[in-house]
Amino acid sequence: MIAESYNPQVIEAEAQRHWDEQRVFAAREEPGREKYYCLSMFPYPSGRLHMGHVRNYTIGDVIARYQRMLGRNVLQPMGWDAFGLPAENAAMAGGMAPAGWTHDNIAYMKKQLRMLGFALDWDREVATCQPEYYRWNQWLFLRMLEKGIVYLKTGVVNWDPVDQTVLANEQVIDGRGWRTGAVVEKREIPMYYMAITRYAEELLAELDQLPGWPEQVKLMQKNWIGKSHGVRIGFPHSVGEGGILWVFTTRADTLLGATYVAVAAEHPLALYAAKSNPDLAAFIDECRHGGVTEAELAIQEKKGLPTGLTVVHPLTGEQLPLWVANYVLMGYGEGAVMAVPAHDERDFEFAHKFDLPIRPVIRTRAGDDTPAPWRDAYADYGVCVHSGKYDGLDFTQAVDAIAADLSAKGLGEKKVTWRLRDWGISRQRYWGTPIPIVHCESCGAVPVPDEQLPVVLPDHLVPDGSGNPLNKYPPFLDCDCPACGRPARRETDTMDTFVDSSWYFFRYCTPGAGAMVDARADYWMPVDQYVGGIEHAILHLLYSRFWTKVMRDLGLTAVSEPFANLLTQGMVVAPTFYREGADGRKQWVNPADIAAQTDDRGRLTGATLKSDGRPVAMGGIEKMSKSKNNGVDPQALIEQYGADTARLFMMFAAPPDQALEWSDSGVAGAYRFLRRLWIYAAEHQEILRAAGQPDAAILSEPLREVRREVHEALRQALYDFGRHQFNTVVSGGMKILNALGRIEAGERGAADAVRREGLGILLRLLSPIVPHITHVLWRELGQGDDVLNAAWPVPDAAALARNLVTLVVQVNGKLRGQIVVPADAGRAAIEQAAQAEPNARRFVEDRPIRKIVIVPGKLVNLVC
RNA sequence: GCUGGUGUGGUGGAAUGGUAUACACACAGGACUUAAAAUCCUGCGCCCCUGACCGGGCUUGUGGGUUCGAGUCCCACCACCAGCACCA
Repeated sequence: MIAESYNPQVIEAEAQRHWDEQRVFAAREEPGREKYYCLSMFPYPSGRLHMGHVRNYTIGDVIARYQRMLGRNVLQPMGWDAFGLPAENAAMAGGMAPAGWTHDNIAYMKKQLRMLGFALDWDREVATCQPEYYRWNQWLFLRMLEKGIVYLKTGVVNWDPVDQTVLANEQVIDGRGWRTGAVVEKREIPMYYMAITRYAEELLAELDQLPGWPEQVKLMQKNWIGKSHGVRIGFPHSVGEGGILWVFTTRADTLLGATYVAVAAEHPLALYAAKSNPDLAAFIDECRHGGVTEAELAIQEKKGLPTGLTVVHPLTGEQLPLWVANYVLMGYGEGAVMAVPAHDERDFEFAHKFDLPIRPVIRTRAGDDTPAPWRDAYADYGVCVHSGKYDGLDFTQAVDAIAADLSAKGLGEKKVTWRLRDWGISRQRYWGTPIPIVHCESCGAVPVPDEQLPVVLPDHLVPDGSGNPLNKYPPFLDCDCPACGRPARRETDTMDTFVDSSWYFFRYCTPGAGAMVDARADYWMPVDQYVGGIEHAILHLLYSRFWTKVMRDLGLTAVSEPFANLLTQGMVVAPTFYREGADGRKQWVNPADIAAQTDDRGRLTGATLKSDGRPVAMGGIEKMSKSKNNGVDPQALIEQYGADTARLFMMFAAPPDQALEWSDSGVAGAYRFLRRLWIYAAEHQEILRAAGQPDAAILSEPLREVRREVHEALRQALYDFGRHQFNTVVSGGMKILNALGRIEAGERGAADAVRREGLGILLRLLSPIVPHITHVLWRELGQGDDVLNAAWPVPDAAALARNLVTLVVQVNGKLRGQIVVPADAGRAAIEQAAQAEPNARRFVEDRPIRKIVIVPGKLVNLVC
């Protein structure tokens, strides 16, 4: 019996109880049966789900349920990316240990995930802060150390001189520490690195083996890896005992246009020159202040100072001045560049600022002169000019000739370089995986033996903002050297949390395994569909690909690439509203507390605060965030409308890969549709239970048309499901209900058969998106036992067939009329009918028709 | 700054090179109601013509190009968004 009114709280609890009791989503390995591993990026347990989570997991769930209905053996797991900085920040703010805070958050968010009805196998849950998980981080770290893939080297970090602590980039605001306001300094400390660059060639090449990844993401990874072919060029100098300053360039063809050479502030030659030059020493010191991010370095004002030293041009023998410039990065190439102001924008700017010579040597679109201001065309490839024996050569010829001449002198060779840098994984933080190393005065850095793993993190410490609390905790710190047995000190750095997320998808396959992975992973891996935010397009995905290749080379897996298909979902955005306080600061107001004002055509004219009715200013539409107070809490949404409405709105409001704009009225619209569906089913329940199959031969013309619309919407929706465009699947479902609603209310017999068939199609089509309401209606209408096990609907060719088709008539591509012809009309008949169409004739006038284009079933274009 | 993306009615969006604006939301008018809410029905890109039809012109950020035909493909430009290696 279907209740008269739609009550989501009741039916959702009922459906969820059924799924839990029957354990329908517990996945089992079934060799020989086609598997489907559907994975969403696991959440950081920040406290409550946000709309981005709801969107991410709904997309994943719709795909998982769709694949299940197609007959695949589906695995959809969930877990927690449980280490990280926010837990330490919460600890400092509230005095609660990160572990307790994290576990409370997990418990609450897990409850929320259950309320949303996701088809998850909770038996495989993983939390990365559990020793039984992170011990394998440590274990693989040690294997990598043995193979030389992990190594120790110094790296640059943000140093807060007041708190005496290392800061994350996020904790540096405008070059200052977030808590102290002190100007941050760059500091070099020893860190462990993973040699991802050893895999650079493979990481680049295998992008071509990933047809299921968005082109955009592959392109971003390709550019990030940044393979470039160039020439390493030596500039001899007489500093100290003399030597060669090496630079790397991709534009060796412009070598004759080099007018100075610049090195990074940390370059040995800069440091040498600074010894006898106080101004230069001061400049180098100045370069140490501020943050370390690439964006920050790239937008800073170009500054530089001459060293007073010169280097020798390797081909002409000319003396070139040597400068120190803040736009040269020590970490890329050789930490030094040859400057060709005529053909490089940054060199051009620098040369103009410091009055250095500019010497054009390439004939480009802009000619072979380079007057200010800069034009992008100056950087074009072209033929060499003003370059002596190289004049007239094109780019490739010039590079070959110059590289050969340099090589003969021992001052250069062709070289491949990468933008990709090795992955520094040491973090000077508490809440992460301990790095399994012991420092011994006599033995040095000693790896912890496997039998002593895991190195367990004490989980009751509370950080205070001044460095890592592990450094003040002797029970962790003090240990015996595994090599000599004498007292030693444990490493207190922990691992980057990207390590945790680089292989969690393997662990889901093998819950409880006594090794890192076991044979069960061979059945499930690779992940068939990975779903997550576009913000992870580079780092997380690249690290996971690298880690998988390392596991492969250690014989732990046969797969090379972890994710066969990737869907990067867009952000959830909402309008922002604010009032300016007396101090000029913006007070952001939550959209839930706002009433919109519109004119009589529905255009937005302003907004007021509900509580006082007075106007507020409108900011832009931005990603939901705490700082702009424009987040909408999913919990309130679920409680007011139910999970199905939340899921339906999320799927309907935008395609998965685009930004989704929050809309209260859109949510209300989604709810209205579900209520309409429920009421339709309730009102027709006896009829629908009793009706038979429609007989195409005896349907009236209007009923035939309704049935045609139903099957046409189904045909389109199946195509859209396949390409993961769920917003149009939903719209297809709405079209089906609209079509059924057009059948005359009192009409019985054949009409009931059309109703039953249409609703049966609609329930199955929407069941991956709104699983609760479809579960209950499917069962109550006697369509079958469990909609999860129902056969996926297929359109009926007979229902789609028409006798007559309407064709559009165009004249020279412009729409001028319509004709109706039999579906099987031949070319001649269509041409004749089109030319007879009165309005089309009017536009053809008496010109001769040169060509007639016919697109079957669509249009006729008369070209004259 | 570098790299990647996006731009279509009042709004979210649809359109597999072939009728641009499907499906919704908002808005307006009507029905029901003592009234309101809810619900149902109708209309709804902009401009011109018309008493009303019939009809015409324009329109997918801007400017060019390819094509019988371009929102879709190509080139240039503008605006906005994301990532930039210690947020996750």
